[in-house]
Amino acid sequence: MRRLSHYLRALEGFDRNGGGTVSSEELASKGHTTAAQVRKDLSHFGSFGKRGLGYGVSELVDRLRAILGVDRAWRVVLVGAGRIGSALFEYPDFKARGYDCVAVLDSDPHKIGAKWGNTTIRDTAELEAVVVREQIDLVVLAVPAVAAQEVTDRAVRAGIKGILNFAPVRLKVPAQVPVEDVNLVMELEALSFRITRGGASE
Amino acid sequence: MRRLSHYLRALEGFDRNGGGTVSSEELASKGHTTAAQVRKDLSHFGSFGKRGLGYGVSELVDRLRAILGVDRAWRVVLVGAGRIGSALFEYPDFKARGYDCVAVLDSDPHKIGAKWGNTTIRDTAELEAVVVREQIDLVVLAVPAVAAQEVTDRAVRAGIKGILNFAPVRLKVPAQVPVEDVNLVMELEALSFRITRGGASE
DNA sequence: CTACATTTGTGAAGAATTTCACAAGCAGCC
DNA sequence: GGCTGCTTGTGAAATTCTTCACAAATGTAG
Repeated sequence: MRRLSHYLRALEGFDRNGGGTVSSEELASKGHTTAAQVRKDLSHFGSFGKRGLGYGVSELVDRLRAILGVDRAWRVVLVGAGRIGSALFEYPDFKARGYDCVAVLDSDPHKIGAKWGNTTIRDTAELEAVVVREQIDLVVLAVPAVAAQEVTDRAVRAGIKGILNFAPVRLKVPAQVPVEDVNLVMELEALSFRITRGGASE
Repeated sequence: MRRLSHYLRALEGFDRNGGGTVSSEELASKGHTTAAQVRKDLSHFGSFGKRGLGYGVSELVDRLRAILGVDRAWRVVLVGAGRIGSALFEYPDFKARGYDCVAVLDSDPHKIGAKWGNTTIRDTAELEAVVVREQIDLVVLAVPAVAAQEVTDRAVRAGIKGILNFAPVRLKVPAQVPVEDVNLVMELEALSFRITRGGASE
């Protein structure tokens, strides 16, 4: 459920403002749904929250963190040191959420050896070694479409746990390895689609 | 429907390989769905495709382009010339799909006046003027979260048609103005969520 | 201790989406 | 023309997701 992330984001706003508890109503007005939806979503994972009061903010934050798996550190390797890779590497919320980009790889000889902060860009050929030695959990794929499947196959064989894919291709992976796709062009197309039909339906 | 974009992407692969027609079966195997789904989706927009044969590739491409609104040029202004903005500006598929980034704005005096290719970065203060004078359709928002709502309000007042938002906030907009959100942290959370529960359900 | 004002958790109704199943249409071949 | 082999378009069934409505729980005030 993608909405859980939204709840977590909204809760952090509340937390800073000192409040001790939130009602499902308040959470819904932020977020983008109804109170009933919020309750259904949360109840699906157990039943915290006190009747008559609402949910304890800090308790709920902890629960959501655990559910989303943000209560631990994830070790990430970035493959592809192009523009997108660079932007991701610098993304501040990245590390703040426990996603640690411990290595950067690229296959361009001009880039290998360069340093980003104090991380040295290494050869993509070292992928398997890096995954194993650095105990990598996640791969962020920011390579051209043609290279994406090959890197994926190798990462999967090396025992990666999940992939965030920026290449505009549908990756073939075994069912145990989750993939999340980010496709900027598709977002723009969704936008122009909604503009051309009068679709005011977000 | 987000799947239409996938069909279009898949079709372009077929087109190059010379084939004259595709069946819903073939489209489904690429893409990520079933043949029945493909047919339902397409029939919703009219009934092209010949029984017994399948869909004419080039005809279907044209139809999908029209439905998604990619058969025209969209004039885009990029607000926020940071890492993400830079990555988007350079993104090659961008222009290839008819999304023309005709202006770049930023509020940092150090960046204003700099040139990216032959586009000069201008002051965000000029937003309204740029939107009107350059006949902008879409805003790509790549500014920090705190600035996002203000830029949005001004863009909306200036008559923008849609927003692609990279800031991690829920923008408030009138119902006629569609917004698409891209939130990298949420994608990573979705990934770790699916890893921690055995959720092999893409 | 009892009445009251809240707000959760949840079964049941309702809506939307996906899958199934099959009649109808088209091309090729005899 | 009349089969035959495919493939679309689509009503109906099945499934999933959302909303509704209300009993059960909890703190408060009298």
